[in-house]
Formats: sequence, C-alpha cells, structure tokens
Amino acid sequence: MASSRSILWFRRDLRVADHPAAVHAGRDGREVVPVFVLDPALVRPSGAVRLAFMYRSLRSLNESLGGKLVVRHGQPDAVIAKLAADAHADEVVVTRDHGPYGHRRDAAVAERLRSLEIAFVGKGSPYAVAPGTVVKDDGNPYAVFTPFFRAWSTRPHPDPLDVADIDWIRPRIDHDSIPADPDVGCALPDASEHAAHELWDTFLREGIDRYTSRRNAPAESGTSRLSPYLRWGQLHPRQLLADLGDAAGPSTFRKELAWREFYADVLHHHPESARENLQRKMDQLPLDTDATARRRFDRWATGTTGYPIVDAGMRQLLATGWMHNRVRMITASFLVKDLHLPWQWGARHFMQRLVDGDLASNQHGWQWVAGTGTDAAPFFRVFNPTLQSAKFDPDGSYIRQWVPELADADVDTIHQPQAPIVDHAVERADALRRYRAVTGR
DNA sequence: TTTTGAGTTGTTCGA
DNA sequence: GTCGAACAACTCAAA
Repeated sequence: MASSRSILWFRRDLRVADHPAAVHAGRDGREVVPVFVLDPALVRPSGAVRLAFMYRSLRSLNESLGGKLVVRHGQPDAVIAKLAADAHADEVVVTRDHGPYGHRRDAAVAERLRSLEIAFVGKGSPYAVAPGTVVKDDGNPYAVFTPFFRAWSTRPHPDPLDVADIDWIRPRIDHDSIPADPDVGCALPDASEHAAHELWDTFLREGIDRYTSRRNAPAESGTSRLSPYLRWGQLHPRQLLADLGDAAGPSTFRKELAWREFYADVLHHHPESARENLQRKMDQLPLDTDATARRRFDRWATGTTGYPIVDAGMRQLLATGWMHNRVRMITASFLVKDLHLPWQWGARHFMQRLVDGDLASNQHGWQWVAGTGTDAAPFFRVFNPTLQSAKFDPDGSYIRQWVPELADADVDTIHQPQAPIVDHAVERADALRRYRAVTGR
C-alpha cells in the first residue's frame, strides 16, 4: 500500500497560516507530521535571549498544531532521515532556505533522503519574491538597490494563502522536548503567530501613516517591531505587502521590506559574503585586531565606550535582544570607523543576540556601514555619534532609558561623550586615512 | 559598444 | 544660523 504521509520540516516558517509548504504536504488529505530540528549549528552560536525567543516561538507553534510538533536535537541530515523512516513518510516538505548554511544543509538532507527513496520537496520561500529570481535583462543579478527595487516592485507576488484543514499527526516516534528558556531577565516580544498579526494590525492602524518620520527616533515606538516575526516566520512578507496602501508611510515601509529581499538576493548570489567583504578590494583596508582592539571591542559590546548613544544601543541589545535600527547604524559605524575593527566582529555579536538576527540583513547591513558591500559607500560617510544622538534623540530620553547613570543629565550635555575610549574627531581622520589607502590616494 | 546618469540612512566647511 | 558645495572616484544599469 502506498504511503500517504508527509513530514513538514519547519525552519524559519514558524506559522500555520499562509503556508504553501504545509498546504502542499497536506494535499489530498495526506497526513502531515510537523517537525522541528534543534540543529547544533543553530543553537550553539545563539545567545540566551535569541534562544529564548526561538523556544517560545516553537512552543507557540506547537500549541497551534494541537501539541503535535515533533522536536528533535541533532544533525538535520541524520535526524530527518531517521524521522522520515520511523514515521513511514514518503516525502519531506520544506519552505526553501536560500542562505549559505541552509543550502548546504538541505543538500545533505536531500542526499540522505534520496538513498531512502523519500522525496525532498521545497515550496515557497521566506520572501515575497524568491531570492535569485529578480534579474536584469541580461540575466545577471542586481548589485544596486534602487534598480533592484524597481524590478522587484513590478514582480507579481502571490496573495496570502488560505490554509484549509490539515491532518497534523504525531506518530509514535522518538521526540525530545523543547528546552526550558534560558534565564533572560527581561521581557521578550510575544512569540506567537497571533501576537504577530495583532502587532501588524495595530501598526497598520496607528503607526504606518507616521512611519516615514518617526521610524528614525529610537525613543519612539515608530518602527513596526515586526522583524523577529519576519525572521522566524510567524508572518510572511506577502501578507504585509497585501495589506499596504500607496501613501507615503506604506511606501517607505514597502521599501524596507524590499531591502530585506535585496540582501537575501545578494547573499543568494554571493554566499561567501556572509563572511568576506563583498568588494574584495576592501580586503586591503588596514584594520586593528591586536590586544588593544580586542579590549576596545569588549567596551563596545558591553556598552561602555563613553559615547552615550552607542552605550545606550549596546545595552538595549544586551537587555532585550533588540536594538532600534537607527542605533544599529550608529553603533556599527562606531565599531568600524571609530575603533577600526573588522565588521565581522560586530556582525557576530549582533547575530548572537538579536532576536530578529537574519544573516542576510545583518551581514549586509554591516557591510553597508563598513563600505565593503553593495552601496557605492562614499568612504567619507562616517557617523558622528554626538550629532546623530542630538538629531534623533533630541531630548535624550533613549539615552536616559538605557544609560541610567545619565538619567538626570542636562539635555545640553547628555549627548556628549563621558570618559570616551577614543576621540571621534581623531578616529574619523584615521578612518579616512585608512580608506584612502585602499583607493591608493 | 558607448554614453550617461545615478547611487538609503553623512559630515564638515565656508560663504 | 543656514545652506550649498565638497568630500573621490567608481561601478552599475539602462538607454
């Protein structure tokens, strides 16, 4: 008798609504075994806050699945092959993963399954337009955002998908439990799919119209805060695009979604850019990596540089697993341009701790700041932490929240460095000198 | 093939 | 205080 049972292997699509892979797995009344693999490669490099959010997302998904989610620790190729065999499934269905690690992992899994004569089927992607599909007329990928955005905007993307009843089952097979949350000592966003939709609805009602101006002020709740849900898949961007109008706020927000898609596309075409400079000529940039550099990195990471806006951002990250985007740019620029450290050091720190940490957006955001990525990036673009602070946190309330020793500081002095580890004017000049060395002038 | 216009998010200087 | 130019040169995309 032919088997009619599928495994749906969840990865970064932790939702039950609007899920093409789930619909495919459950077609024609097939039974579907929902699975998540706690891959050491995913767990090991994650900090406590990031892990806690992942575990909560899994618990919430499990609830949505009526408690049927099968969780296993281990190497995906071995785990999935064994699960598929034990569960008597004849196919494994996934949402495609376009990242460099995901690509390798899935190739290994597909190989193992092939030897067992079990199908491995990819449906959909975490993006509105799958990475690799927006190309120039000559067939090559875009390397500049604006033309990519124009082309991407004309691409049809499917409407959110109605998921009818799926026959989720949990056969009698081995499973592990979802680990208890590490101690995080802070409030995290609600990790449920429902909370993600609620947040989006509220943002559409109350936030989107003023998004263009308010999104830059770190003290205000002017951003959508949807990034963790886009990272883990509680929401799919096609839902957001379907709900967006054409006014200024929605257009700005749509562009931010397009940046996410652009960076995924760039990483898809240049998987090595997760670690290496996209512009290889920037390998010549002189950087500091000695003991002093490592000490300075620690001061940056712990939020003790003496630059209030930098320290506020780094402490917000440590405390909550999230940092306002404007402050991500400021802190990143400080690491690269004021401390002359490799962007990879900062990118790794962010990825370990951000609950929304997405490889493509994170690495290429850093590369943009470092001037090694897709942007023409004039080398003289160096963020001045004091000016940025005064401009975007004018009354200093963001600083007051995260740097308590400055809570009562005067508004005229709160942006000024206090016992700074470096002098911005000096380091700016040094950064320009180093960047000039690359271009040979 | 050649040409042309443009390129997320900035800062400083001097008029 | 405000505003425009300069900061360099290169690559990309499209006509």
